[in-house]
This record gives sequence, structure tokens and C-alpha cells, in this order.
Amino acid sequence: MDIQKDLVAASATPIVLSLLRHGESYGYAIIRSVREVSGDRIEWTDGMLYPVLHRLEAAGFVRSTWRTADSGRRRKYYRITKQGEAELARLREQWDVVHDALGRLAQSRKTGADDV
Amino acid sequence: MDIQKDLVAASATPIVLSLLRHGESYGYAIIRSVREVSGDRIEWTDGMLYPVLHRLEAAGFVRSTWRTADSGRRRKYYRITKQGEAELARLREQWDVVHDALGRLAQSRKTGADDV
DNA sequence: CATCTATGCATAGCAGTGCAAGGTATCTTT
DNA sequence: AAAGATACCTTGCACTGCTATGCATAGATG
Repeated sequence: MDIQKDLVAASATPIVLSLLRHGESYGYAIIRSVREVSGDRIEWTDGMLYPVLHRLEAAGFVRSTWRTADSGRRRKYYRITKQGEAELARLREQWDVVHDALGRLAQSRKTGADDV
Repeated sequence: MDIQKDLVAASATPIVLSLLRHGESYGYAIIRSVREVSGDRIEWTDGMLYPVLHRLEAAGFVRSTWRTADSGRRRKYYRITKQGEAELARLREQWDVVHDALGRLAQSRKTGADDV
């Protein structure tokens, strides 16, 4: 499924922060998790995700640490900060507002009526 | 409430199309409807909405007609096209995917776990 | 009547955004 | 040794769009 760019962009931050809120993770694992949780319907490219992660770090919402796995692989682990959790709460509220509005419009029968 | 620009941008099209699906409307009325349906939490500026409407018309998703109200006011009424309805269905599906993913992440306790 | 406010629409300069594409590194498999 | 998988980096090129400003006009106010 091809999700519109602006929707992908708008949703990336809350998705990443939500994931990290459950536990630290690294780039590739994040991409895999997003694919899984969306039933293979959201597929991020690494070229897209890493700038997002860097931005989030610059903003103080996440923090990174290099680590080496048993396999010898070096990975950059990200964890959410307190600021990041606060930001996530704000974003969630905004998404609720918008989703709520869309939900009402999907059902309402009268909203579009206009007067002369 | 200050909603992030990218979220406003991503949600504008489905909101407009949903509104018009219930009945034709014009700029100012659309802005008022959105404010109402969101409980005053989404406030669009006219400068933002009109380019959106023009874009939607260029894409064939809506069609416009000039009309004069009893008051003498000229208004540009917009109505959704068949294409527009199809597009709305597509967008709704995409929003569902993203909202679903966000919902799972808000509750899930295991998704962020990574392996070494 | 003049002025201000509310209603209605238009638009581009300025500001900004960001990912596709290409690259590096290194472990694992063929 | 070469190819594939894993892991991360980064910017040029492509693109996006709304803030600010402007026009028009009906209605309200002094």
C-alpha cells in the first residue's frame, strides 16, 4: 500500500516515539517493528528514518548510544527522553482531535449543509 | 490548540472531501464546519483552505460553481466528484492503517523489544 | 454619508521541508 | 572471493505550501 507522503511524514514522529516508549531500539529494528505492527502496510525506508531519528535527537526527544551486539554488529540504540514522552502525549492529543473530526464526518449526515 | 502543520496538511484533503460528500459548500462555510466538528480545536485560515480547494479542483476531485445568495453575496460552491469520492475512500483506508498502528503502539507492551 | 466590520475569494514570495539515491562499513552466506 | 544481509549516514535535488497581503462587497455603526 502506498501511503501519501504527508501522512507518512506526519505520523513518523508519534510512531517512533511510541515504539521507543516501550523500550529502546535501533534503526533496522524500528523499521521492522513498524512493518509488523501495520501488517506490512507501512514500509519506511532507512533513508527516511535516520533523518527522523537525528531530528528527534536534536530536539531532545530521544537519546542514542552505540552498542555492539554479541554478533559483533554495531548498532545505535535510541531511547526516549522525558521530553520525548511529553511530546508524544501532545502529539497523541492532536491526532485524537483530527481522528475524532474525521470520524464524525464519516458518519454525520448534516454537517455540510450550508445556508444562503 | 496548535496542531502541527504536517498533520493539518495531511488531514485537510480527507476533511474537505468528507464535508463535501455530505453536500456542496463554500470556503467560509467549510472553515466554520471544520471548527464546529472539531469542537473549536481545528481552525483553518482562509489563506490555507483556498489553495487546497483549488488543488482539489485541478485534480478533478471537486468542481466549483459561482452562485449568488439571496443576500447578494457571491459565493463559490464546491461539490465532490466521483473521482473525489474514490480518492476519499483511498485516503480513509490509509488513515485507518496509520491510526490502527498508532493505536496498537499506544497499548502494546512488547513491540519495541529488540534482539541481539 | 463615511467608516468600520464581517463575509467571501485570490495568490505568490518567502520560507521551509525532506527523502531518494548513493555511499560506507562489516558480518554472514554462497 | 563475491554476493547478500545488516546497519548507519547524508545532501542535492525536488518539492511543498501558507503567511501575509490584497481585492470586493454587504451589513452595521456613528
